[in-house]
Amino acid sequence: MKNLCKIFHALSDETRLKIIKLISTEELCVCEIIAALNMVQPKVSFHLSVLKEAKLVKTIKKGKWIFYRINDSELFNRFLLLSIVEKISHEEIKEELERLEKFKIQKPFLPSKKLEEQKNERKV
Amino acid sequence: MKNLCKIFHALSDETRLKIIKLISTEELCVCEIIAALNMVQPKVSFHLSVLKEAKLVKTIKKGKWIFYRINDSELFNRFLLLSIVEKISHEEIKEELERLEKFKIQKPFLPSKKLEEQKNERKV
DNA sequence: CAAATATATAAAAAAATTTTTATATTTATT
DNA sequence: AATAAATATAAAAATTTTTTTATATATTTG
Repeated sequence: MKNLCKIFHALSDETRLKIIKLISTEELCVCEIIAALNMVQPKVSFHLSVLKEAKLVKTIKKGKWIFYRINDSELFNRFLLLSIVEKISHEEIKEELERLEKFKIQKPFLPSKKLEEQKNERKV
Repeated sequence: MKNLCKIFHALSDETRLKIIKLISTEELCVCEIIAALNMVQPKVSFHLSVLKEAKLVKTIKKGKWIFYRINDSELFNRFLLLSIVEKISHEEIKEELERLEKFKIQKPFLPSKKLEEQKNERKV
């Protein structure tokens, strides 16, 4: 029951639901999430840690970046995450997506690499 | 999104999950839930109100009693509630069920009526 | 290798939720 | 009609969660 509460608690916050929606189509690193949400870094890190504690997301380290992606290894969580993504309209994260795109253009990723290489890498 | 948060928040608490499990097989009135949980009345009323606000339960008034039952009129909530009931083991609410049975025996319901009538009425 | 970048974490402050205590309302019983 | 029972609600106190501010760590870049 404790575990179930933890999952629901992780999902009971708008910022965290937005993060889930944002990473539902592509993994994002913390600095991208920060840019999308337009929040201070420790605040975003806190919310990410809540999601991770609940095992709703997982991380992949690439150099100095840490990428967050949906963890749908458990059937129940998978259903929850899918439902959430379906229930949150594009409209509700419109501003976040705009800021994200702006950030991606202004600050192309893994700067040492060519843009095409980056794109491939991030599709994993 | 607000509404979704509200639902998840309502589900992010052990007492409230226990209430859901308790009323999953039969509607119960507040005094029965109080007895089962062994908590003070305003505390139970508070948790019930959180569940009701989230539209996860509904109430039916019968005389001076108010019965709480699962509200599964919405497909998503229905799924959530079913999952919860399935995920919480009988063991986890063993004590609550024992206290509930004790209460039912010690304090037979709708005291003005015969026991058989009561049983029928409560099966609705 | 020093400086910069990305992220995490700890501590303090702020905000929100839950619990307790007290009181009110409605219905039923004597 | 007065009392008792069932429930709700309001206010205060306690607790938990979130946010902020400051600092630490790891990695990379110049």
